[in-house]
Amino acid sequence: MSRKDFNGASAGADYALRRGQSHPTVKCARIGCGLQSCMREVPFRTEDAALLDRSTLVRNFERGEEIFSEGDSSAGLYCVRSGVVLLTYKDALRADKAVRMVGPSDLMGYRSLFAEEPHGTSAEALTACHVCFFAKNVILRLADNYPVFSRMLFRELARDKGLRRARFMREPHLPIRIRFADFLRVMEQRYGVDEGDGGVCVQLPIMRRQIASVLSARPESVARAITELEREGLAVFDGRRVSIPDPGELYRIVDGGTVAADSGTLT
Amino acid sequence: MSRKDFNGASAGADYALRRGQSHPTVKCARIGCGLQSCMREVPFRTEDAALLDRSTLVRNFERGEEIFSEGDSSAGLYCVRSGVVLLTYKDALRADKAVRMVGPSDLMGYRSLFAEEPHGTSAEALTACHVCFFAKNVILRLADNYPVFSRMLFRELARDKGLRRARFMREPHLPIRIRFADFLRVMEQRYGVDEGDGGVCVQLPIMRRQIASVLSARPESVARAITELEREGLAVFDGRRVSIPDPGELYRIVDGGTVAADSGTLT
DNA sequence: CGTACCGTTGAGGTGAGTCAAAGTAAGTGG
DNA sequence: CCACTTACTTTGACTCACCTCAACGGTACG
Repeated sequence: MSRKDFNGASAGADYALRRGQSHPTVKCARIGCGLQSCMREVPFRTEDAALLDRSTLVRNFERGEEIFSEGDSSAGLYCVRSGVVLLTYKDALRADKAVRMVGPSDLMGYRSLFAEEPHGTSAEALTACHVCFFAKNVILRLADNYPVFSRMLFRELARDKGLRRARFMREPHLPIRIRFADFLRVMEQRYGVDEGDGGVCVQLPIMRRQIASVLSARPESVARAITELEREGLAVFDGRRVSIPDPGELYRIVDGGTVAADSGTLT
Repeated sequence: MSRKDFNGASAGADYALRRGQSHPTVKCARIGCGLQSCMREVPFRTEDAALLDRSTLVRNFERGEEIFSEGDSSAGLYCVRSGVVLLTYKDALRADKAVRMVGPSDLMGYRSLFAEEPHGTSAEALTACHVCFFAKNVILRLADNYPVFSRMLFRELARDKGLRRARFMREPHLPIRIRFADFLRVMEQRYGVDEGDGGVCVQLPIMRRQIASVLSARPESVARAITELEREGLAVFDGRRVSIPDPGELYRIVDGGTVAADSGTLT
């Protein structure tokens, strides 16, 4: 896996901070991503908005490229514009353990940034993707100067809109069936297309091995889960293309256990 | 499990905020816990320090009592002064899943506070404990008014000094042996007493069932791990009292896998 | 002395990992 | 266009760590 750094961004931001330049008419065009909605509500002074815009970088990464690496010191805040990024760390057995999937408009790298500690995870591009980068000193400066921005930023982080909330990441002890079904649900919410007849079609952005990695499982186990779901008629797989005739029924696998264990089997 | 609320604190803080009272000479005596070191470095105005002090509550909880519950809205920030608290949530099968152990000077309840969302976990006292409470509006107000405080607070949260970093919580897929050994290491760091001969003695604050809960395992499995460690002479158990003759050797179980998997077996 | 809970041990079942091999898709060069 | 390579996916057989169920010993407490 090759590597591209965002060093230019940091240097540029330092420069801008030192100069104290002011660009009255610049709009934060490049700052899309998850921060966008925040930004709009924050009454940035013109020069700060310009600074933010000027010190922001966008880079492209190929599949397999590393965006940052476990142990690196934090250079700033990352935001995925398109594609899928996987955050992993090396566990006690030196195996890659998935922590979180990051998709369009999700942030990453913030823990390290605010903890002032090295990255605890590596970020690998699971697909080709665009990544937006905000230099550390700029983000921290704005957070200090705009309590509203600070509050919004941390609210977003605490809520963690990303794919992390998914059960398949939080509960590796659940059977693979459930974790995989939950994975499909998350994928469908982000990439699903209605088929009109109540069914949904999803083009999975990643391949089996990566799905396995995300589920903390083996590719073979994923394959078995797939054949099982197909045998039950809950989904039809054609490569990375998944057709789900009745999403509700499929997702009942995920929530169904809850109801069944709580109040007996419901039909 | 019974329940005590901190409602008094919120109300008191509201009152203090409305009145805008000023107590020039009051020191933040009650604000110990993990925030203490932060507080000292923050140049609070006297009235704000007094407000913080006045709106802070300390409560005692018995073993098994619930401090807050999954689904409750956030009332503020909690800090454990003594004892052990376990944060859990109901997983898809309605089983309690441990998220984090919270010990003396650790914070809890902050995610919910900053996300402005209901608590995602329940906090149960594993032992009798003292818990310190800071009302929501006070914390948020101070965070807005003192960027330094805000930054420090979030740095602490991001670093999460608590017991969460432990492998036994983060890596439930590792063998119970390793998770339990890591658990012992964490317990020893916090509760261990040197025995002079290089050995360490730990009085575990919690019982087997709770250990199992923390490890995402069954009490029987914990018992088996214990007998195994005793058979190998790595530790001697007498109820909740553990004697570890050579900590280094025990903890090699935790890190040993790393080395072995990386560069072959070392002797 | 019985009840209740905790902790330990044994027997048996099972989900998922491992290993091995065959099937499939996608490029590559002649 | 076809052989060939390469990587990805699926299936089967086997193994194993942990869970489940059940029984038993120890201790506290009424």
